[in-house]
Amino acid sequence: MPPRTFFQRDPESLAKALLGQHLVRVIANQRLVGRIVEVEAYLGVKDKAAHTYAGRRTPRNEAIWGPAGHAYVYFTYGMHHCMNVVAGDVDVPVAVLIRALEPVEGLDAMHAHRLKASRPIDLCSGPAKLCQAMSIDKNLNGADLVSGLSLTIEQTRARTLPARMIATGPRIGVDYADDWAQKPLRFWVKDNPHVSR
DNA sequence: CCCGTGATTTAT
DNA sequence: TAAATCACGGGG
Repeated sequence: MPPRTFFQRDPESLAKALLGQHLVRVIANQRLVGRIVEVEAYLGVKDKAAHTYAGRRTPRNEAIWGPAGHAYVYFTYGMHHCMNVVAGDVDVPVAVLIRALEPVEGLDAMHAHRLKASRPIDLCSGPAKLCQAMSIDKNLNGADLVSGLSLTIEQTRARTLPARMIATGPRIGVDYADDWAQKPLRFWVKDNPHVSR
């Protein structure tokens, strides 16, 4: 498990560092594990696509303003949850959205959580899909990924992915954000079939 | 392409 | 209080 200092950096750097690491969810002594293959960086008060744009601080997004290495889980569209990893320093509201995982452990349980998905490739290939597969909801909003037990990050043996294996492009679903919509703040593992869309 | 779905935010 | 919005997913 990485120390808190791993998370305490700018969100673009953390986004790339999270690729290849494992997101681990423990439920009733069972491990659900996914390799992080797609992420997006959200750059805080200046970022028109971010929930904290222009210094917005509300009950929902409070976790982003806190210390790095915690989860920010929010509910949207009346039915979906999405999970972020908080980056940066306290009072600097930056974070990384987890957009896709490659299932590694606990595939049966993930399937049970996602009845609509038939193939492994449909289990975690989207930010709300992976939350459903790993049973991540608002109960885990604010959870500490460094010291916690039920939701953590584990560093894989490879540690950091070489830059040549990382692809970059615009973030998804932020068309409302004008000039910020096109900035290359989405990162994924090149040629990995488990990324979204 | 379109629409479900309701918490959360923002405007009156 | 009321209206608008939405870092999505599934089905044509």
